[in-house]
Amino acid sequence: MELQVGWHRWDVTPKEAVEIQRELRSRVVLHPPPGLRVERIAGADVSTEKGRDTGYGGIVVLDVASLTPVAQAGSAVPLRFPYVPGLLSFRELPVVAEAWARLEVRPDVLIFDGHGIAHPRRLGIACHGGLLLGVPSIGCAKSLLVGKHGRLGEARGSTAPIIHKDEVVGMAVRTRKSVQPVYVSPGHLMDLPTAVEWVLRASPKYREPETTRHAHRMVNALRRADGEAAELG
DNA sequence: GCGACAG
DNA sequence: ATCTTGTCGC
Repeated sequence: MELQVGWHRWDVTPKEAVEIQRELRSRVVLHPPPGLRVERIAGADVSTEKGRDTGYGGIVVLDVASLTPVAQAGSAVPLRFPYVPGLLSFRELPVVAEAWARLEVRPDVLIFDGHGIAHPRRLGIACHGGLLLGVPSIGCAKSLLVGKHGRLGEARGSTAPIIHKDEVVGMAVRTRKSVQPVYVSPGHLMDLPTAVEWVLRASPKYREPETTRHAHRMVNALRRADGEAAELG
């Protein structure tokens, strides 16, 4: 079974990007590899600067029992694609892929900042990234791109299915009492219950998973350090 | 045509 | 996402 797909061009038009998404869609596997054992879980994120065109990427790998970092890698790559809702992966994945190439410790699961199949064409950045990197992946977003969901309880752990075009594409998950939920959906080599389970396990204290929080801090540090270096000449 | 729209 | 200070609520 092919867990990883070949690489495609990144210098594409939005129309071509949509076509690539349609082709990749059928390759997404919506169940975890049999016998998946998760010892390390990672988060990926990208930070951008207002006037500039550099994307700062980072992946932080955590020990799943302690949620402590065991490895990390960063990158700084020119952004070639604008932000277009539904085409986020074409802007951010080249940056994440560079960090992934430099990463020396592979995680068993990778959590993306954005959606998986909760996407207009069922190919959000978590699906696309999981396919290209060949890793089980989860989408965990802070807001909805498509779909709706009913009300959920105030308690941590409360959930409500995200429905789009009569399909369950994800789950709104309350990771902390009385705080806005996060939106979880499978990426690649993943199913919804397992995705929800890992997001909750990675978010014992704050709204967002520790994976995302670590990656977010890392890429912001990279961006600021680069900005200061530029100021000094 | 109008509204919505991950990061 | 980024630009930005203080401020309200648990």
